[in-house]
Amino acid sequence: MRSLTDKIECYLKVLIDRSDDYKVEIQRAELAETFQCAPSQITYVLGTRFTAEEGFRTESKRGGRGFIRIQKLSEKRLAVGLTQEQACMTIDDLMSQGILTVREAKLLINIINRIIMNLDDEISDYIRSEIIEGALEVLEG
Amino acid sequence: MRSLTDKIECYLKVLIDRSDDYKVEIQRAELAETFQCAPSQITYVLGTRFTAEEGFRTESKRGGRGFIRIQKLSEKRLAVGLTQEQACMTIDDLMSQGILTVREAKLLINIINRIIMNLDDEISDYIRSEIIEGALEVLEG
DNA sequence: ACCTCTTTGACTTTATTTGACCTTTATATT
DNA sequence: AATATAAAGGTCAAATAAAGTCAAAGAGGT
Repeated sequence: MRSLTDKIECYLKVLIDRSDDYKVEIQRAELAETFQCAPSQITYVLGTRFTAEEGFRTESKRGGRGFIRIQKLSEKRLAVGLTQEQACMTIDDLMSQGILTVREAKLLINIINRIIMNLDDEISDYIRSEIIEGALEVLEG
Repeated sequence: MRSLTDKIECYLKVLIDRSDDYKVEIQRAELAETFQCAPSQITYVLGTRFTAEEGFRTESKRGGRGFIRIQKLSEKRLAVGLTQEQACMTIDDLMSQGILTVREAKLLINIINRIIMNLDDEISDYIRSEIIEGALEVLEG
């Protein structure tokens, strides 16, 4: 395990996984004490590892009896995978932004439309997201 | 006389071969120290010897506790569809013939290398052939 | 001599960690 | 009831620690 941030992330995720309701509630100062770090470190971990994008929701309250509650949203919402329509829309966007040429966009859309035809949904959703990410990696890197 | 680049390449490939998961993780500055060279030399080695085209994938993280991870992708052969190697060779050919631009070729190769990783052989061989055919359909049509 | 591949280093970008200061809330005191 | 105090969590910027970029200089082969 690498950084302190990674350790705290891992610790919290274990707690969440062990809970029955996908939630965990902590006290910032106390957790900071456990890991011998600044309280703002905890805030940092939340801000980088438990974002909405990653499928988490956090609530907190200040003052006496304050707390931080982290909730993991259901897997459905963080499913990696794009439907055919989503994938095509993404490609269109990339083209509008000038990241993809028209020809490249056509090429990717054609690939995507071919792939949808012969596989079941789960796999083709996955493949589509890999195609988009694979393309972006080249184009933006 | 082999170059430093060759030595570093060899060193990393030995590490990967000895690993059980076809991966190795290094710290750029540390490896540079080991070989008494500039850190950017390591970046150069990765860029010339551990490319997607050669069947490797690299990930990295900057900042505190940063790292570089290199993974060798598997290349397995199957009767139906295209192996990773065959697919990459085909793309290279298309590029030589001026049918694909360099950028398009890179894009496709990256997609192919991504897809190989998480699926079983039969499916990924199939997908590869669909990608090539899908691309050709647009480019030649 | 020329061309290609290597090697370097100055500069850039990104990630983590900390601490000083700020805001909010509950509770105790007047 | 109004106010003061203590007990939380929040913000933000600086310090530090990596890796990435890119152009220029160097080396080897033809």
